[in-house]
Amino acid sequence: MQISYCGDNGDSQSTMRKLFDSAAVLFSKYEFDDVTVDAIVESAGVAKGTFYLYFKSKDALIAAFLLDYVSRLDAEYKRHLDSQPRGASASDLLLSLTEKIADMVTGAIGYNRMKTAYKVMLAHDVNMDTITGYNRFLYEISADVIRRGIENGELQSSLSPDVLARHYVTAIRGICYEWCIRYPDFDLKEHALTHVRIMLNGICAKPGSSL
Amino acid sequence: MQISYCGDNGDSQSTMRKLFDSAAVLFSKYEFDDVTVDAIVESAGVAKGTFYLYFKSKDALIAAFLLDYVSRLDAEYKRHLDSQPRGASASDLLLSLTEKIADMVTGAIGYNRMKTAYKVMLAHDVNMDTITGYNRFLYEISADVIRRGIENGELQSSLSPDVLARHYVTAIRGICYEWCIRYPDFDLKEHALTHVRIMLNGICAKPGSSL
DNA sequence: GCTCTTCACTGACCGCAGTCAGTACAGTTA
DNA sequence: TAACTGTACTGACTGCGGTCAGTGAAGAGC
Repeated sequence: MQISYCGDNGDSQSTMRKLFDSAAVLFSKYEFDDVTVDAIVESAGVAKGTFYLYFKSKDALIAAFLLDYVSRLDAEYKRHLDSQPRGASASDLLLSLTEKIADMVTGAIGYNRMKTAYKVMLAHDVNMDTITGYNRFLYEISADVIRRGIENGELQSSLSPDVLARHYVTAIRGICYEWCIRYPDFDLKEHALTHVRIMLNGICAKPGSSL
Repeated sequence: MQISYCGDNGDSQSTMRKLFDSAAVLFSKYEFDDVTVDAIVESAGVAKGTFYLYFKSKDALIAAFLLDYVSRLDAEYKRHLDSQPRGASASDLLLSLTEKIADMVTGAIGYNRMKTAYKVMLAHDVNMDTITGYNRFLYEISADVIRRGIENGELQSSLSPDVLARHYVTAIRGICYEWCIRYPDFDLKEHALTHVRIMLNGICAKPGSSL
C-alpha cells in the first residue's frame, strides 16, 4: 500500500510508515475519535512535531487510511460483479452491486468508519480524490455495467453511461449518508435497492416493469 | 422563534436568549468555525460554564440556529409551490421545487452553512429532528405534490407518496452533500434536476417521456 | 434567628489538535 | 579545521471546546 506525502529517502520514509502503521494498529482497536495524535506519536516513538511533517492534520492521516481501504473495497466490488452469472441483465447487476455495497457498509465498514469518512470528505482541506474523484474505480465499473446495458438495448437514456454512473454513485453515497444520520433507524439495503429500482425504471427501455 | 432546551422561568430564559442572540450576530458576521464559545459568552456577558447550562455543545447551538433557519426555508418552499400556475403537472412542480431548493442552497444558504449543517447532522449527539425528522414540513409538501400526481394518474408507483417523498428528499440531500464535497466544481441545480428527471421517469405512468 | 436546599452562574482547569522556534547532525565549501 | 547549509526531528506552547467543584442569593422549614 502506497502512502502519499512521502519524501522517500530512507529514514523519512520509515518514519512515515512508523506513524501510519502505529495509527493503523490503534484505529483497528479504537474509534478514530478516541485515538489521539499524542498516542500515535508515542506509539511510533517520535515527537508530536514530526507527525505534522508527514501529515497535514489528523484528518489527513485518517484520509490516507481510508483511501487505502476504499481501493481494496472497489476491487472487491469488481470481483463481486465478475462472479455474477454470464447472462445477468444490467439491472440485475446494478441491483446486485447495490446490495453488495450495502452489505459492506453495514457490515465490514460499519457506522463509525462511514461517519468519519463522510465528515473528513466535508473537511475539504484533505485530498480524498481516491474516494470522490471521478476516476475512482467504482465509477468505472458501474459505468461499464450501464454501458453494456445500453449497448444491448436493455437500458436507454440520452445521458452517457459515465453521467449515469455518476448519478448512481451520488445516489448511493447520499443514501449511505442518510443511513449515517438516521443510524440505527434506517434500513440501508432496502432503501438503496428501492432507490436504484426507481432510477432504473427511469432509464429502462421497456417501461411498466415491476417496481 | 422558539429555542429548545429552555427552562423558561424569567431570568434563565433571557440568559438563553442573550446567548442565542449574541451567537446569531456573530454567525452573521463570521463563519461558524471562526466564532468561539469564548467570544459568544463574552458578547453575552456570561461565564463560559453558563453556556453549557443552556446548550449541550457548540454544535447544539449551531443546530438550534440551523433549525430555526430550516423552518423558515420550508415555509418559503411551500410559498414557491403555491405560486405555481394552477394546472402545473406534478412533474413540473417537483422539478420547480428542486430548482428552487438548488437556488436557495447555492444562494442564500451558501457553501459554509451547508457544510456545517451536514457535519452537525453527522455528529448524532445533537437533536436535528426538525431537519432530518420525517415530520419535517419539506416531506409533507413534496408528498402532497406526489399524491396529487398519483391521484390524477400522472404518476404511478406501488410505493406510497410518503415513501416516494422520502426518496425524493434523500436524493436531494445526497446531491447537496455531493455539492459540498465537490465545491465549487459541481453544478448543483443541473445535477439535481437531471436526477429528479431520472427518478420521475421511473414513476411516470406514461413512459418514453423526455429525459 | 438558623440551617438546608435549590438554582443560576462562575472561572480555573483539562484534553487534544496543531504550531514554531530551536537542536543535532550530516554533508559541502573554503 | 572552521563556517555554512539543509533537513529530520523535538517538545513546550497556544487556542479552543468542554468540565466541574465552588459561590452567592433566594426561599423553605423549624
